[in-house]
Amino acid sequence: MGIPERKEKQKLEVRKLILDASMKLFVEEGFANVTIRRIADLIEYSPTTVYLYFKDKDEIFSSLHDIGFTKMQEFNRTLASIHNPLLRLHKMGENYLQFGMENPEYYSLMFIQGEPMKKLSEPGCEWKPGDEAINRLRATITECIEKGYLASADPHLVSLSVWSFVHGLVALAIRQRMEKFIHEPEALLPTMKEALHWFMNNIDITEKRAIDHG
Amino acid sequence: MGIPERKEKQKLEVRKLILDASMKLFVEEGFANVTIRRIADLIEYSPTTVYLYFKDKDEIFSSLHDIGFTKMQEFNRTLASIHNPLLRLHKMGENYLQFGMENPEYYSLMFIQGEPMKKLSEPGCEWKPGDEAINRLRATITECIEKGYLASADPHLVSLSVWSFVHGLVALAIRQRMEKFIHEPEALLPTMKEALHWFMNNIDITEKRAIDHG
DNA sequence: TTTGGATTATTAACGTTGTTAAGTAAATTT
DNA sequence: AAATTTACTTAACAACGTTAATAATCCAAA
Repeated sequence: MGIPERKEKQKLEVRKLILDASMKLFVEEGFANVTIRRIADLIEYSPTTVYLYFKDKDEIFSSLHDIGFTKMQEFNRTLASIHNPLLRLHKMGENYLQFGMENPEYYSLMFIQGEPMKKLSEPGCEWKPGDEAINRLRATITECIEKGYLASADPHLVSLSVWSFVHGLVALAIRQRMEKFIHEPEALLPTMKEALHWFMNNIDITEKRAIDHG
Repeated sequence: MGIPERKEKQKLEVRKLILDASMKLFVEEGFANVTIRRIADLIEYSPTTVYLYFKDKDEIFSSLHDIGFTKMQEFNRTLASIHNPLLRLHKMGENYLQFGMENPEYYSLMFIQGEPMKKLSEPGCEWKPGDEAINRLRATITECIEKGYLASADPHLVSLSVWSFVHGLVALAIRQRMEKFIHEPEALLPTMKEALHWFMNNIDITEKRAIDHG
């Protein structure tokens, strides 16, 4: 029976149509302009049709949220090739900053947005890609500590700290809270990378680490 | 002519009434439930009356935003008495974390919320309290560097870094992105303070700084 | 090939929201 | 006391998320 499969596929195709339209609106016109009716306009369906493929608006945003994580994962696929764990950690940070600045809407959905993303705070919420990212970070930091690049400390706590640092930079930047510090928009990312550089040099306990890897 | 003055005063009183109601809704029921009509209900006026005192909803949020900054300033009034600049910096950080965790709605408005706060991105936007906070941070850091507590570096960059670090912690915490790291809600703030402690110990360049000031 | 049940899509509507226009009641000035 | 300004309300508009009822389409069996 190949017919139910084709129907399944078609269903997925319309789903994708909806997600693509949402994404487009989301990236080009911002969160507030992602509206069921505007999505429907874009895909040339009636507004209510959207509800045949998604339970509600929240489910659409959840899907975009997940897509964001896989985008970020792709962005990081070159990372495994860096053998020095401290350099790898640094590059992870730089990638994080860059991904955030290049995909502010996705970043918002993934790490900032609260109100309409109630699914996140549910207990059974696993979203593997995020877990994996956290695990990679912790593994790298554990390796840094073991090999004497970082001072002995709870890897858990250090992971949280490193993540908070880069998140703080991106979150302040894309929510326009840095304009007092950095006036020209094109100076944002470079300055953030400098801050990360400063951070890395401070937590690094190996002497004479003046190698400029950036 | 004392009459126009009294009328002015009354005008301000209704303004305050509106702000208080907004604040109440905002803190007790969250951003999404601050609605012109619910504000009007609380103060027992018609919805449209609100528009006689505020241009639009944005202007109400802007006012709450400003109030948030003065609240934070009050929260920090004991800070000047700490003479050691590094200890002062540490305490500034702890206060920041605590303020954010105790006033998540205000914190959102002040440092996270984007969409409905367009006033912020305007060019002429000064909002003195925020500027002053930044200046105090930079002054403290400059003092830390001058007195040899922190490695020589651009105070501007270090300020940005320190702020980003604590902001990252608070922003992740109040937007429920830390649940993977910290499972019990009551462990949140203590762990964040530990992270800050770790951070301070890493950027501090004075030897043997094992004094536990927290 | 036609009928009938399931699938897919639409129209109409409800209860919200922010906001504006028009109208009314009260206070102040002339 | 009449005219005018001020303070407020009622009614309404457009857009929102969402649901119920309805129409159109498709596929399998008679």
